[in-house]
Amino acid sequence: MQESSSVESKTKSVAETPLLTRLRQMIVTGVVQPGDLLAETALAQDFEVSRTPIREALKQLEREGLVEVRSRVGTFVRKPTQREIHEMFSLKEAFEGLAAGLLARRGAVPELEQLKENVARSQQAVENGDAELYSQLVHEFHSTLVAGADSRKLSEHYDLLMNQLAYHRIVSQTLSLPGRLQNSQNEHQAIIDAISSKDPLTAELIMRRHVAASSQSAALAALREDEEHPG
Amino acid sequence: MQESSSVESKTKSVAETPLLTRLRQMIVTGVVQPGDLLAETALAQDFEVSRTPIREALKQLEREGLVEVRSRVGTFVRKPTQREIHEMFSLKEAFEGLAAGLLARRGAVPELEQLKENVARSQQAVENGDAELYSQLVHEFHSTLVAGADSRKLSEHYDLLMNQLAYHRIVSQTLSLPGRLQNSQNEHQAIIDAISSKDPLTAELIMRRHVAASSQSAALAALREDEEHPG
DNA sequence: TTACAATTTGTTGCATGCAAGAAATGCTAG
DNA sequence: CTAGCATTTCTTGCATGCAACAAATTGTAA
Repeated sequence: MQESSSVESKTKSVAETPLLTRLRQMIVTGVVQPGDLLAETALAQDFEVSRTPIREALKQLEREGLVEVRSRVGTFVRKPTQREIHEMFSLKEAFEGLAAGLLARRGAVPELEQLKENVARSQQAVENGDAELYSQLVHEFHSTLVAGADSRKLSEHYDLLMNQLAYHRIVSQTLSLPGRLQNSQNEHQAIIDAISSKDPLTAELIMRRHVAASSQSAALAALREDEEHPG
Repeated sequence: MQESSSVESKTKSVAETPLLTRLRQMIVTGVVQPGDLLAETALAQDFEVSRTPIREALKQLEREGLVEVRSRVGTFVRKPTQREIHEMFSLKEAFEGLAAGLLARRGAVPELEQLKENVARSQQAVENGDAELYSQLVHEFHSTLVAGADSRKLSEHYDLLMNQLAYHRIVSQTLSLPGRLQNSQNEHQAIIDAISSKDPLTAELIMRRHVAASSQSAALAALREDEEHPG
């Protein structure tokens, strides 16, 4: 399994109550499944608060795309369509490409060091065959890169996207295809090189190719999962 | 002046109550100014509803980045910093670039026709020296292009961004620099050509350069405005 | 059995009262 | 006149009651 699931980031421009966090976690970790009803009164009892704060949290989750509020019927856990998943990966590519370019332009040294260390640790994980650790490190690589772009607005949009995408841990279960591991590892190194050379265009290009490649695997995994457990 | 200000789009995945729309309009049209207090009780009286729906709308606007809710103090109209404006234009570039690429890849004929007609009408506006109409048509050009990408998720993120950017009509007051009008017009034509040739890479590249160019003007305008009326 | 209508149940939407806290105001002492 | 403290005022945060509506259930007639 996996302990930290929703997108943890320092971007807390909008009030992030503990309640909201707990509810979001329940969704992205699969404690509640798509189609499940999230009734305000029931949740209010569970969390020992009144309906009001529950209600506000659910509205927020609706905006994040994780639930659907049907007026006077109920609030339900939402399952993204195959098409939406595809659209989100396109956005991921654009966001991370932008981030790589910005990072290269900035020439941010500390973040670069962090990325290098990440690749080193990832290499070890590959050699040890520790897929779980590797998956976590990959996530960290991408997070570090986006954070390094040093754009609050970009981070906000990225977090929003990744929370929707984190649904069912699609992202983390993806790299298992044979051969893809070392490929991904090499691509990470290439991205670092481009950023080091302060070459924004190349950095963006490689990043986007990299994201596109892993997205393809991820989308396939999501499709398979969908066929096994149709909503 | 200008009648329609906030980003009108068919993307209504999230409940868009009339109240929310009206409040948002008040902000982006400048009826209420940055720093102004939006007190729940006062608004409730104005709109003749209770505090609850007002409160929910304000929370939504906080998520959209238009207001800031300070707990137990008040809800205030927010003014984006110069830096945030810059960050948002970067995102705009990425979004519209992505859209141009997707549109070229799709080869969507009806949208293409719409864009061509837009350019024709814009050309007339330029010749007539009707800056107001031209500004509106430019906005329509970009909206049509993004909508034509046929990505719900992209539209959601784009709308979110543009609502924040619509603040003080930064976008519309921008193209007035001498010479920039015909330039912009030419760039629009070039974008259409690239899309027509189903050349996604070129389409994206030109689109991004175009957005970057107009963003520079817009950012300058925002800066000037900021110096004249500091928050 | 089936079709259909009445009723019951369950859910969100809204109104409102009260509590908690922040900030402004006034008051008092020096 | 000024500094500091008490008080008052204004705001949001939360709890809760009720209304509106959708959907499920039940009963009934054919």
